Amino acid sequence: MPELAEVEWYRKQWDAGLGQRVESVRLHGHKRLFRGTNTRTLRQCLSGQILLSSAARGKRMLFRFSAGNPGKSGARGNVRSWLGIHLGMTGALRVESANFTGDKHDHLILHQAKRTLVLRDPRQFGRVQFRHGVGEPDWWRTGVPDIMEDMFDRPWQDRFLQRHAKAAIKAVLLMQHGFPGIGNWMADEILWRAKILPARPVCSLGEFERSMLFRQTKFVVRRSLETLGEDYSDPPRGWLIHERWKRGGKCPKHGIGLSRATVGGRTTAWCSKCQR
DNA sequence: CAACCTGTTCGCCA
DNA sequence: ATGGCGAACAGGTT
Repeated sequence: MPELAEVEWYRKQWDAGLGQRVESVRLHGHKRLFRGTNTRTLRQCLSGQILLSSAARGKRMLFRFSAGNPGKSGARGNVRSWLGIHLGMTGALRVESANFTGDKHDHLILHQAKRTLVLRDPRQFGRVQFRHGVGEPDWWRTGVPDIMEDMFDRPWQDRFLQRHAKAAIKAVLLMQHGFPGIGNWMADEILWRAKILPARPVCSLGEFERSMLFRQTKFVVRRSLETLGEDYSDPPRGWLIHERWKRGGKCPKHGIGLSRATVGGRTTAWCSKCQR
C-alpha cells in the first residue's frame, strides 16, 4: 500500500507510544522481513528502552530509542537504538491494547505498559533494520533529498533524468534514488497532471515538460501529505487516484475512459486526451 | 482456478 | 562501468 504520504501517516501511528518504555518485544525472527538483521540483538536492546522520536524519508522510517536517564553514565548515555522500517507493499503500523498478542503476520510487536505497537506485513516485501550504538545508522543516510526539501530542485531533477534518458518517464519516477517516496499511484497522478504519456522516453521531454513534471511532483507530494499524510483523508476531489482502479474509470477532466498498460513494470493508467 | 497487486532486488544483457 | 528489463519474493484479494 504505502507510498510517501501513507508512510508518513503510519509513522505517526506509533506517536502514541512516544516517551514510553518498551516492556517487551515479540517478533518472528526467522522471517524474510528481518533479512540481514540480528533479531536477538534487536529484542535484547529494545526491551526496556524508551521510544524517543521518529522520522520518515521517502518510503522509509526511522524510530529512535534509548535507555532512561540519558547522560547519567557519561559516554554511554549517547548510545541509542535505531529501528528502520520499510512497509513494502502490504506493511502497516498500528496500535493495539496492552494485552495484544498478534497472529502470524504481526511480525514485530512492542509491548508498552498501556498499549502495543504493531508492525504487520503479510507479504513481507518490507524490511526491518536495527542498530544499537552512537550516531545514526549508515543505512539511514541516502544522499538523496526529500522531494519537499529545497535541495530537490530543477537542476537536481534534470541531472537525474539525464542519467536515465532512455527509460520511460514512468519507470524513472518510481526510482527511489531520484524521486524518493513516489510509488505507482503518485507517479500516474504526476504524469496525468503534467500531461505526459507514461511511456515517453525521458530524452524526448522538452524544457516545458520537465518544468511541468517538477512542479506537479512537488504539488502532488505536498497535497498528499496534507490529506493522506495528515489524517488518512482522501486526496483532493478530481484527482486521478479516485478513478484509477475502477472498472470503466474515467479521466476526471474529460470523462473519457482511461487507458491502461504495463509501463516500467507496473500497471499504469493515463488519459490519452490529456497526455501526449 | 487464475490473474492481479500502492515495492525492491537480483541476474542477465546491451 | 552503467543502465534497462524481467523475474522473483509471499500471500491476500478479486
